[in-house]
Amino acid sequence: MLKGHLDAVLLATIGDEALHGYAIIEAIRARSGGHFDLPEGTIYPALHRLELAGLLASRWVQPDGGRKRRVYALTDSGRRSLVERRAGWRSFASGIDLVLGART
Amino acid sequence: MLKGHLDAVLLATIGDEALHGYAIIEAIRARSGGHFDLPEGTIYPALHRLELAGLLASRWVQPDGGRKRRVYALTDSGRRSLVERRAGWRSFASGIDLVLGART
DNA sequence: TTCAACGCCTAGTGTCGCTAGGTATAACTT
DNA sequence: AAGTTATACCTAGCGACACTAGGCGTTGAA
Repeated sequence: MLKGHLDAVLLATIGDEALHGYAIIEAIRARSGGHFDLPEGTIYPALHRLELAGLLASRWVQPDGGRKRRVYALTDSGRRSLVERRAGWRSFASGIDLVLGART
Repeated sequence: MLKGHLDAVLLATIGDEALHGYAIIEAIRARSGGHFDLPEGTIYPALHRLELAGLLASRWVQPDGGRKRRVYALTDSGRRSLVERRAGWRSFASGIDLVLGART
């Protein structure tokens, strides 16, 4: 469970790469050092929601081998949102750190 | 919103002090540097839940001046749970940090 | 040819904490 | 004396979030 930080994780993972859903799951697993292994039922609806909100744009791609993929990229709005959400996470995490006792 | 970390925050705030609900709200506000200002509707049900789970024990106290208060303290089980939840938070936060880009 | 991996999707559900309300006592103002 | 604010506790109901559990179809390997 990503506890309200799913959108930030998705936006940060896509970054400048333009990934498709399945690859996003793998990228999150890899980048998080195995901490997060999100089910498809989590990410697909989230991608749709972020696209509807104008933070992501998708297009269908037909690779040479393999089946069609829906590929997502950040919009300008998405990039701005990522900056905000990163700051929001830092603020949130520092608040929790203060209460739980700093990372000593 | 504490996004799934409310219990850890409550256990850590109570710590060794034995606080009552209203004081817990103020302590969280103070210790978090103003990040978190939790409504009563959040903490009272949570305290009841944690007591039911055996992590907290409460008793009613009549101070010299003022009205009766219900004071909560950690049980042994609560202390153990706090250790676990602190570790859980550190693990979670490091995972998010990795994905969002480390705190540089 | 059958099985796993790839790849997309959604309805329903459970968890969580907040909203919005209630009750009551004590202290401070006017 | 009366009204207001701060203290102090409580709960029903709701909305946000992401997970479960299912479905569909394609590609490559055993």
